[in-house]
Amino acid sequence: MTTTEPTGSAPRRGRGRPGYDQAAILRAAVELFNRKGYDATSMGDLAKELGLTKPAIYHHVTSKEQLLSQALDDALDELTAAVTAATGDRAGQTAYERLREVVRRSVEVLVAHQPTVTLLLRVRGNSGVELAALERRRWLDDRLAALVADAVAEGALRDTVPPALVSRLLFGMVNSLVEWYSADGAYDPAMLADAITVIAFDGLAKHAA
Amino acid sequence: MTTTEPTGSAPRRGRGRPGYDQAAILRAAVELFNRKGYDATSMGDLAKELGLTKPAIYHHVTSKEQLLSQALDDALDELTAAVTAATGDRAGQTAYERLREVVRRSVEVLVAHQPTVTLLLRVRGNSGVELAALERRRWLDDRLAALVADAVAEGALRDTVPPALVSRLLFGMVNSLVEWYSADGAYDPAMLADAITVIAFDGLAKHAA
DNA sequence: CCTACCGATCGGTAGG
DNA sequence: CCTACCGATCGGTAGG
Repeated sequence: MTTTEPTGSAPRRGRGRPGYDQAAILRAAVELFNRKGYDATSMGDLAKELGLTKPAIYHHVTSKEQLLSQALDDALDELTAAVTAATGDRAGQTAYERLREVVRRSVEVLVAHQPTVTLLLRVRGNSGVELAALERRRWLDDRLAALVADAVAEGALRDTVPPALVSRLLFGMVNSLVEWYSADGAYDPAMLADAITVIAFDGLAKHAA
Repeated sequence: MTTTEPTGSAPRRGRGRPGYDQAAILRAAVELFNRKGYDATSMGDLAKELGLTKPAIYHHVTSKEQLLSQALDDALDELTAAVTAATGDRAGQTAYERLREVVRRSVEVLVAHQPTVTLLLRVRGNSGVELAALERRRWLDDRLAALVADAVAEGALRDTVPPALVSRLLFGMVNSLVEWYSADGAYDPAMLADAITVIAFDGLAKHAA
């Protein structure tokens, strides 16, 4: 960012060229990919959305798949940072504490990077780019499953449900955020993380104290 | 079904025509739609998968969208039956009991109709068929949210988390099943429903008794 | 005339 | 950043 251009996704009003940069085109592309699906979105759709012609898009971007790749990298980089930050061996922290922290950090990433994470969670493996993203996702899932298994072994979590199943259901709940969360909604990230950890770890039911 | 044909999706071996029926083609189509995405699946892909030519498909099916429509109807009919069966006014049942039952029934439907429910959960609203399916889904979500609100009002569920949020997270966890469940896996439906209700209602953490 | 298909190609549109 | 296009493939249908 060396220019004084506005960083918002909307073109400047009035005279002159809209002046999109690569980041603004990527944001618009991700929004369309999520709304219509990647395959159902044509580069013509993207051009119309931006008020450009199709060839004009290719002035900023080399391919449709490059847009997908950059979006998936954004999500994966953020999620990897969240997981490694929370799962690193930190003196005096139990696996249970680290698990609660990785849930909280994951929620924060889902909220802050909702568009790209949404796209990531819908990847089917239809291309090399998608298969590479799925591989990075699997690495994250394995880390999370290992952390849950540690927390069970530690005696912090109930052992009546298989750890692998717990991990899938817990992060299934976390990931479901992307289906309905919108930044302009009433929920703030800290409150969401609290709600999820309360439901998952303490349960919904009021128990006779 | 008035013939003695096998009802499996595989064509007969040996001489003669494969003899697919509409149901077998639908099953194969749904499997492909889930594996590659609806838009990324061509009728040529489906034909290849079945060992037929593309025109042969159209002998049994009027359009690609009809296949989608029938698959979504299957999922929606089953989910509607599960929700109405569990939410109907039944003497002596609390909202909390009905909520636990609708979770259990939903899990059973997800497991028994995993392919069509998976497809339903990925619909984006790209066509009239998809918009109609989203409307039926919204009706179901509203019923579930109302049931959660009733259970909170009843005093059975903790009121520190907004009911609308509880509903989304609870069924977000339930729905996440479709992402990884496979019928040949180690989990049986009753065990899955138990695991989900235990996690959601009683919590993962071992509390000091 | 039926069911169950095939080889070839239609009019349009995709990404580039 | 536009006009003018390409190789290919899309969903769907013709005659036999």
